[in-house]
Order: sequence, then C-alpha cells, then structure tokens
Amino acid sequence: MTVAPAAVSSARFSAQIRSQALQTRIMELILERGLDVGDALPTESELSAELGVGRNTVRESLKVLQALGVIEIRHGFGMFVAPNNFSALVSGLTFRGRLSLRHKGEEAMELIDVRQALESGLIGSAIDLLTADHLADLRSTMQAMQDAAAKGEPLAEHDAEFHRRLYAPLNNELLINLMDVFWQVYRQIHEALGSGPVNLEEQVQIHWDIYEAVDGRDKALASERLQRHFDGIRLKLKDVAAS
Amino acid sequence: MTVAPAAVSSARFSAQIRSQALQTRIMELILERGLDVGDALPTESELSAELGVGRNTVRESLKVLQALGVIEIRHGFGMFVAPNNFSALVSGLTFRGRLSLRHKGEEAMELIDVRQALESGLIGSAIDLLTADHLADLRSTMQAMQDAAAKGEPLAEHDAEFHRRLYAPLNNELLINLMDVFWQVYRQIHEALGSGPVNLEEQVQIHWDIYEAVDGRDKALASERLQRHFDGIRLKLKDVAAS
DNA sequence: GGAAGGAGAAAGGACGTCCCATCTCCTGTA
DNA sequence: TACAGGAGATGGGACGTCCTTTCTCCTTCC
Repeated sequence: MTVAPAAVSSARFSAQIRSQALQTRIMELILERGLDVGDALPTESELSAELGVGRNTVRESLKVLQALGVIEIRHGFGMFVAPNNFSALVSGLTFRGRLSLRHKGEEAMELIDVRQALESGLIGSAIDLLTADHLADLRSTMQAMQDAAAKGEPLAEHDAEFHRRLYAPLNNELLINLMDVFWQVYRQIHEALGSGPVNLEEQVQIHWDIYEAVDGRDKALASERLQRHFDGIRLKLKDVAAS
Repeated sequence: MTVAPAAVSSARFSAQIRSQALQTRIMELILERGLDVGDALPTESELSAELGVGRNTVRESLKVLQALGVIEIRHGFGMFVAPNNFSALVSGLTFRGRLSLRHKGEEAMELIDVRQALESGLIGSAIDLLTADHLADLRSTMQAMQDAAAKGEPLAEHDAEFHRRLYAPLNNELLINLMDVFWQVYRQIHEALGSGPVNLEEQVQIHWDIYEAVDGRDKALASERLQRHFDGIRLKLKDVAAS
C-alpha cells in the first residue's frame, strides 16, 4: 500500500525546500552583488553570518553549488564564481546508467539515443558553418587519432576531441559541454562494465569516413554515417551488458 | 583509528578530488549492495562509521548526491535511491543563464539553440512512432491549454506538457527529463527578467499549428513549425534582455 | 638588487557533540 | 474498530575545535 501522493509531496515540502532555498539565496547574493565569473565570494564564515545559518549548513549548500558547477572552491584560498562546467553531471548520469544496466540497460541506451539524436541532427547545421580552419582542426585530430592507434594507445581522448571539434562551428558552449558529458558517461559505463577487446583500426576508419563526408559537405552522408557510428556503439554496449 | 589503507593513500590529492571520491564511494556502495530505486540507504551514522568519515562530512556528500538526483532524503525517515530526476539541474542552469544575461545573454540563447536542435531534430522520429493514443493525449493537452487561455490563465504548465507529450512516443525518459530541464530554465530566466505581456491566443495558435502538422504526419512541416516556434522564443528573450 | 625560502595569516576541511524537527509505527483508550 | 498520542528512529542544524592547504610577504642569502 502506497501513501497518497499528496501526503508525500506536502510532507517533503518544508524539508526539501529549505536547503534549496539556501542555495538560491547564495546564488541571488552573487547576482545581486554583480559578481562575475572568477570573482571571489564571501568566506564561509561571512556567508554563515550574513545568511544567519551555521557554517556547516552553509557548507552543505556550497558543496551542492560546487557540484552544480556554479562555484569553484579552492582550499585555503577562497570560493569563486565558476566558469561553465558540466562535469558534475557526469557522475550522476554514470550512476544512473550503471544502475539501469542491472535491469535491461534502458537508461544507458537512452543516453546513446540522445547523443545520436543530437549529433546526427546537428551535423547539418555544423557543416553549414564549417570553415577551413575548423576542417583543419578536425583533420589534425584525426591524424593524432591514427597515430595513437598505430601505437596501440587508447583512442578515448582523441575520440572525444573529434566529436567536440565536429560541432565547434556551431559556437555553442552548452552543446559542447552536454555532448562531452554524454561522451564521458558512456565511456565510464563502458569501463565499469569492463570493455572487451577493441579494434583500433576499425574505430579510426569509422571516424575517417565521417570526416570525409564532412569534408565533402555531404550533410546526408555525414548524418547517416554518424547514425551508423552510434548504432555500432549501441550494439557494443548491449553486447557487454549481456555478458 | 586506522581506516581502510586506500583512504589514506589518496591524502596527497586535492580536497576537491577527495570529496568527489566520497560521493563515488557512496554510489558504489549502492551499486555493490544491489540497491534499487526506492530502496533505503544506510543511515547517516552508519555511513559515517562504514566510510570512516565524520557525519558532517558524509552529510555534505549526501546533499550533493541529492542535488544530482541520485538519492532522495526524507527528513525523519531515511534516505533512498531516487527515481530519475533532473530537477536539480534546473537551478544551476538558471543561474548560468541569468549570469550570462548581464553580458549578452549568450548562454541563454545557447540553451534555446540546444532545445531547438533537439526538438525539431527529433520530431521526425517521434512522428514515426506516434500512435493514436499519443495523439489523443496531445489533443487533450491542447484542449486544456485552449481552455486555460480562454480564462486568461497562464499557459506555462500546459506548454510544458505539450512538449513533453510530443516526444512521449520515443519512450526516452532521459530525453524527456532533459527537455523538461531546458523548458524550466527558459521559463525561470524569463520570469526573472520580468516577462512582458503575452498574447495567449497567439501562443495557443502556434501550438495548434504544430499539432496539426503532427496529426497530418507531415514531418517536414512539423519540424519547420517547431523551428519557427523557437525562433519566436529567441526573439522574445532577446527583446526582454535588451530592456 | 634579485631570487629563493620560510613564517604567518587566511581560508577551507574534517570531526564531535549536542539538541531540534519530523517522520513512522505501535500502543492504548474510547 | 478507529482514532489519538507517544516512543523511537532518523535527518536537520548549530557550534566549537583543530587540521590542512594556499597565498602573501618578509627575510635572507647570493
């Protein structure tokens, strides 16, 4: 027998709201004082005094704000308004993904779906805005990836860099960060499962194929090859999850 | 007094790494014990003892995990593995958006861009999977929106519901959550700026147009109308930011 | 005069303790 | 049988204390 939903939500109202209210107050304090990225916040003691709550309480809120990428805490120095940073999402999403893998791995698959939709959906716009410089960057990344593969080194970082640069023309930090988060979550889930043997040459070839399509400004082909790239990733994930 | 040797060896790393390591340890504890969504975690005191850290320290990590949507804390009852929930991201992203509006509002615009890319890019796949039931849900949402507009009530909730149901056929919780986050952030930024007068009838008409395109299974038209919907949102945001 | 190094201050990190707030569950009484 | 209230458990919060890290500035030596 479950409790009435209304009872639960009202019960949690006061408890949940208070801690979030404190976080909001700190954020509004930043906005009101006109603090910008890199500026220092008041010290923990000052905040504790100004907001009328204990230092431990304010610290809990500050840790949350740090986790949300709002502030940056430097031990022994102070706290500062942080530059855009989504890395905090990674751990939470990774946990979600690993949790779901105990069932049917649905959430992990959903993550790939979102990545696929974002990337294959946006490649057209990216190609529209692509300049020679962007293409050169992309090519040098591919070269580095190929070199790494030849030495038998892991491609992970080059892979991430490739996808990052692919969408650099869109000039959208948020998008890049979001894609990066998804990429890292996929990688961590994969590692947590114990990645099987990977075919480095095949990986490189897949990315070269995408590069060629982009180089030729063939939006449909690029989209299709990205789509297939993700189909492969999905299969691999399903494979590992089954074992 | 000696705890696990592993805990001591990481002492040389920065404090930021250590607090994140504690969060990771708690998440792995959940995974190792096979806890699932809704299951109870050990109490704060138990965690404090098991992990060999003080209760206040463990509380800071728990608050972060709560903010990341990993656990749910119910005062006086206990802590539980939370169902998927991204609502915590909203406040962080909203802060980012408001901060950016003091300059040129770039980050807020990027947020709209990502939403636009996601929605207009995925509407095709959604239409492919659309069933009569989904369409009926969508229609009833539209009806509710129209009724609200007739009474002069705010459309916000109906608007959110419309977009949520539009992509329900994809059966991707992560995507729905993500879109919801973006929607809420946009709304909060808009409210923080002080929304100007809104034309309710026009809002309803725009959504009816999208509904019609979806009803007719015209992917291109639906995508184009969504695109224009977001162009309108973008203009409105720019307008308000300029004032 | 300039660079290297150490002392001190300032800030965050960690912990322990105490008490309060709120929830659930059980008991007792009408 | 049903409802009210209390007991116990659990999270919430506030101090106070001491440790660790980092920066800054001053001293010292070359």
